[in-house]
Amino acid sequence: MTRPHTTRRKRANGLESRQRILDAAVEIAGERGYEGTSIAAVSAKCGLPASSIYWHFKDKDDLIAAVIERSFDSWLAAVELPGEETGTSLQRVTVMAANVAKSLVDAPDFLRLGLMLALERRPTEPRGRTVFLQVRGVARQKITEMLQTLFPELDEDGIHTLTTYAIAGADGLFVQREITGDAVDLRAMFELHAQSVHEVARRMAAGAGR
Amino acid sequence: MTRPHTTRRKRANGLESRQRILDAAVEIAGERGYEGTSIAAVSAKCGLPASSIYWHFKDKDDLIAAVIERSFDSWLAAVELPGEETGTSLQRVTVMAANVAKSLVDAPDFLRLGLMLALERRPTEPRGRTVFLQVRGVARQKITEMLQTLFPELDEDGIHTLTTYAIAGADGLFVQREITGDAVDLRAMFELHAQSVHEVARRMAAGAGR
DNA sequence: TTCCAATTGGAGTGACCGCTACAGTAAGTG
DNA sequence: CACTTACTGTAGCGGTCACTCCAATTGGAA
Repeated sequence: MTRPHTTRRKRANGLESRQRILDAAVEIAGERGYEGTSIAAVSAKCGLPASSIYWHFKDKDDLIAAVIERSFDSWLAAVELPGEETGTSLQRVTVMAANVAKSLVDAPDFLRLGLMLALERRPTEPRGRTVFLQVRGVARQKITEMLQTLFPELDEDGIHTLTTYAIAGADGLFVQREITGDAVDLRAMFELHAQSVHEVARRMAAGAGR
Repeated sequence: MTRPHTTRRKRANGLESRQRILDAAVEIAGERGYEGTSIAAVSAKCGLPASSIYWHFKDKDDLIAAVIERSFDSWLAAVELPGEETGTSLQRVTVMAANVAKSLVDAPDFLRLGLMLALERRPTEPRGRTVFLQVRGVARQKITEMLQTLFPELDEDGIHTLTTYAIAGADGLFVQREITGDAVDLRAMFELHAQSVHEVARRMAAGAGR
């Protein structure tokens, strides 16, 4: 009794259904935003009835928040942040930019949906927006730490400004690509941006040092 | 007998009501996006019944498109594009960036709503999105022309890349400010971006010349 | 004064919304 | 075997959606 490996095989379909619901939801929400994502549409796309969706998720807000969380995880996995490799600071910034560019091409849903939620300002903020801002804060923190190790001569304010500028460029280039499609070579533009960020850091350091 | 000044005073309220409807709509649409903008909410905010809205506008799509058009006009007016003043290319880029930053602080509705529409990808594209992409194209053309006069040594591809990068930075910085509020000093960041764009142009020219 | 066109007000329309109630089914557990 | 747990399927609830119909109202023209 009480088998050592109480695997508790959850009646096969449970987890798979949850994934199917999230797959459908991320697709629809990434196309149509929060209000545009109807439970009926998600239900039709994943083939499960509305009651199943509400068994797996408390309400629509909960569903969207789960979508954000999962797509952030898969995006983070796609970034493949580089290890402690050596090289010039420019090289390391460029490598990181290339990774981010690749991840945004491979998994654009996270940022597209996230930006749509972030731009909205409804009176009662949906949980999905809060979750997005949180995970975005996590990503920002990682960038800040990297820039601190790369440019130790900069003070806190400088690092803050540099981080903001780096993220803004990434967001903006992503938006450009979402609007104009493949006409934008995201990797080339991100390489350009990496050079810019590096140059800004150099200028800042020179200005502060004099 | 056919008064010389046949001003045809359109029964007073006509045009004013139209403006009131647009005022209400731009506010709600800027907060909640396309799907989130309900006619009932617009009606409540402007104090006119739904039937009046439908007398002035064909349907919801038409209303949103009109909102985009009008807010683009007021944004363009806020940009106050500088004349043929002289100065170094860096100075002129910086002045332009400052103007755009100011206009985005003063009239953020245009870009906020526009970006929300642009990021959405519903099967049948709303006219508002098309209108936004059109007027955005107009703005892009102006930037291209300015950069061409400032950096005549760059070829078409270089100008294209430079324009894309300049716009991306502006979009990204705007998004940052919308997300984090006044914590972002938009004017300072735009000045930084102007320097970056100028530096990129210099690097491009040097690279092409060798 | 009569008439017309420009608006407004209000009352609805059917379709869709998020969400729920509840019975049914199938697998593991005693 | 009965019993519990983990879902699925159907039907439908009240509310809101975009949108329409049509009877007022109101100012200007004839």
